[in-house]
Amino acid sequence: MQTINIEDLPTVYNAKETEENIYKFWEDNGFFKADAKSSKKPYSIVIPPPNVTGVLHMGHALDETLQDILVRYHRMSGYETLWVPGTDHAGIATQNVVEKKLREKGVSRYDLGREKFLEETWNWANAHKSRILDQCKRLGASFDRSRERFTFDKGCSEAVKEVFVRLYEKGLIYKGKYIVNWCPRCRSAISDVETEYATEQGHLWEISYPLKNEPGAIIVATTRPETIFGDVAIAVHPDDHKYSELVGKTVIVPLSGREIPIIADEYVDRNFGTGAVKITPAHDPNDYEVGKRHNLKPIWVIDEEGKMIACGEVPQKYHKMDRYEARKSIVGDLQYQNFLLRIKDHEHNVGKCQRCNTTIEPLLSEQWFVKMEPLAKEAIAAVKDGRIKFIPERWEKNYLGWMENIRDWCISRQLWWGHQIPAYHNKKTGEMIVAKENPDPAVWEQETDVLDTWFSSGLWPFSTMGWPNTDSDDFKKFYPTTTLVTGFDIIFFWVARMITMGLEFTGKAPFSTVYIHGLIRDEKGQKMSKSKGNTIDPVEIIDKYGCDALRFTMTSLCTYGGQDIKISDERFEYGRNFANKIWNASRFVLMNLDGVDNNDIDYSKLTIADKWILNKLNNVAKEVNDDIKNYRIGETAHVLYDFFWNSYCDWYVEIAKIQLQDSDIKLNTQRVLRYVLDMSLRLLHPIMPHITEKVWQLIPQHTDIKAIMLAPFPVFSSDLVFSKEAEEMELVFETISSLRNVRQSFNIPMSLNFDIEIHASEAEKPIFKEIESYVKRMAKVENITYSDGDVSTKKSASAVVSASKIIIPLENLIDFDKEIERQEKKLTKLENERKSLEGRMNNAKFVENAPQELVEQTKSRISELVLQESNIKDLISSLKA
RNA sequence: GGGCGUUUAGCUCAGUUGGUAGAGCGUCUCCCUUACAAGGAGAGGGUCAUAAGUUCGAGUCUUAUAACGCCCACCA
Repeated sequence: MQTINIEDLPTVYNAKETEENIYKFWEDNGFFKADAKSSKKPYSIVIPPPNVTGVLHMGHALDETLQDILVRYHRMSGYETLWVPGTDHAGIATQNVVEKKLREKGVSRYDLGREKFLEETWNWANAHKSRILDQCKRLGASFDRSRERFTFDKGCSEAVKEVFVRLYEKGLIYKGKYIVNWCPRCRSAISDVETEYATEQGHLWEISYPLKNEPGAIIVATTRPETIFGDVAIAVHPDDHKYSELVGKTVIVPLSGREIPIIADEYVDRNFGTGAVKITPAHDPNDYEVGKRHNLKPIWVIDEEGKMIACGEVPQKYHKMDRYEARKSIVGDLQYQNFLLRIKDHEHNVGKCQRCNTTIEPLLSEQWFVKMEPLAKEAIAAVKDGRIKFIPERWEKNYLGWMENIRDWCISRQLWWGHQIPAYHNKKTGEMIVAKENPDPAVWEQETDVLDTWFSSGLWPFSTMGWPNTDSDDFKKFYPTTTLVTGFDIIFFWVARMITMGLEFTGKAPFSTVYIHGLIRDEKGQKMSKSKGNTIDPVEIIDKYGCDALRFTMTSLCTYGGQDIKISDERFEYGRNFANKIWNASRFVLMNLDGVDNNDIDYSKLTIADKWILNKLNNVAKEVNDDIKNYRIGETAHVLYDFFWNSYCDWYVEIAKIQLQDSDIKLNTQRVLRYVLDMSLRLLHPIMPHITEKVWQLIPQHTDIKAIMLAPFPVFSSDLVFSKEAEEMELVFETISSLRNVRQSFNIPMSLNFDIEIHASEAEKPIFKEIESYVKRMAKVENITYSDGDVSTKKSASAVVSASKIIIPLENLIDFDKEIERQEKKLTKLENERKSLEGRMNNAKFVENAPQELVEQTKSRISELVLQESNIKDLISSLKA
């Protein structure tokens, strides 16, 4: 990179300009490309593929940021790191979007026909495929675009066919007639997990079914009167005495005149409604089971569009009527003919299509299923024996609960956009075969249904690695992947399926850790959605605050427990301000480096402050490594923020300003400044990649490393432990803070430098001497004198610091009453602390049971307090004298 | 009906082997001190939802209760 005049760097960090250039620099140099032939240990992540039609939202921003942090961390830590990007063809979602576009032109998919429609959808998908991944670039995502995949691309399609055929041959895929969740709007079956339940205010209609050939009737309660023409029986509980006489008799279905039996079945709850249920096997899953038990033939009365079927069982006037219209009409007719006895308000759960929120119609139809139970066994074992670990752990329970009660997975969809099921029907005989390819298109035609989009997503960790070719370099090097990062909302949809499929087809868990983060919500805690209008566009946030600001803020809000994250626009000021702080601290260092291009610190010349900051940095490096390894990413952000701002900027940089004046230690101070900045940038790089790279490139470098993103990540070093000095520096902080407090308390202007007199304890005296220059400059002290004699505080303010006393003679500026009050307040505080500690020490059980270390610590703290208290008392009595 | 999560400073939230509470924002005071006003310095602010229990010691562990939220479950 070209040399820049430091003085020309703006005082406000320009995120936008920096980020574009830096990302281009990385990409142009191919730094994101993984090498499958490398001898380094692998670390791999596959992206949860965003919907191809999707636009980047905050959820992606968080998900991608966390992945990028892990990827960048491991890359810097010496792993051969691969992050596979890609998109999902998102069957229903994409088809919906394209259909909507067509509808605006007044065209339906049926007008176009399957082939044309697919062409149209492919065009749409291709046009939008790169959009969302391009947006991920704005997030700084360091994924390997040369390995970009699509769940509907050739390789994934091959994997899908292979898996389907093998499962079929193993008897784990079957086709049959079952009640499924049917979306009348999508005109397709959907799976159980794609059905969401919502509580709705409905009615319970009590309908009278007259007995055949005798007076009397049985009263049935139903929430769905429109299915009345599909009734095949009335069921009561076998032990229900109220109805025992009626079992076996025949009743007449109102409005239709059809005769149906009264049967007894334990499914019926005697206490609900009237205790008698109408049985409609074609349109209710429970009724279907009852019907099967009693050999009752289902009658279809609602079609796949949710309209009444024009069949013989349904009276003509209702034919093709929408289900809700039919409900109204039928209720009216029942009432008119005196069959309707009562209407009660009734709250119940109604299934909704996850994609379009249309009320689900349970419908008996022929579909393809995956038999899950045999697959679930290993998927349960893999989590139980620790081959796969969930973070946070509690999601394991959630996953296991679902797996242990697994139900077969309806995988066929009556859509056009998706992997067409590799089954072929003989045009003449109707015979069906399952095969990867059509043996003879003249004879066989392919099944029209396509597969659930999650079927192909479930293969993602290995289909992206070249499977079924298990000899491919990527598969050998990078499968199984290391970590999966995603939200809890798709554990069942996606994570569970990847685990079952991965284990079944590769014999290995597809990843060893599932890192589950919270969901992004708006400031009120509501889910963000377009319809609510409460979304925040990450691209807008990036434009306004910068990508690193977005990443840092979001990261800092991640908790170990994976709580949901509430955000609002203003919260990103936090990250922006921090980025600006980094920028300006870096400017200061750069301005004072005089071209020093290395970190060759002379250990013999280190000052107490140098040792303190190096010691602290070392501890931070240790903690950051531990935190990232343990997925405590929010903690990482906090630790680094605190270190960089509160230790490096607020104290060390200020002290360095003093040390830079001293020609003896100037060079060494420059090296320490440079070293700590360099390492801080590396530690921050996974979270804030752009600014750290930018600044790192500006630092004079004597190294072969081309970028900070390729520089070794700092680790703990035993050479940099300086516990004694770290402890001693506390005296600096305490002294300066106390003096500043005095200054503030008595409104002493900053322009006035005052003198101080230190009554130092024997042990602390040399330390005070060593830190004199710091105190002078940072607390604005003119002269420091030492005194061993009696304290005379008359007309002075004072401070008790550690075991020593500091006198500030400022007779004209001090309000003595106020000073006494100030000291007494502090005294009370110390006394309270001491009393509470003494209470503990007086408790024999404490001394007996508490760790020895703590007891010792308590003891020494008490004597410290005793000394400080006596020092303060001296000061007070002297003031009062 | 089960399961899970949350309840800590005015606001938003941290706080994992139990050792006596922290941050950011906001508030008050002072300061444009030659990296930074997106800044610096100082201050104030909490019986950690409630109750009981275990313990020398509980925000942290146990049990119960309340409120809010989420997930799962076939009650017509």
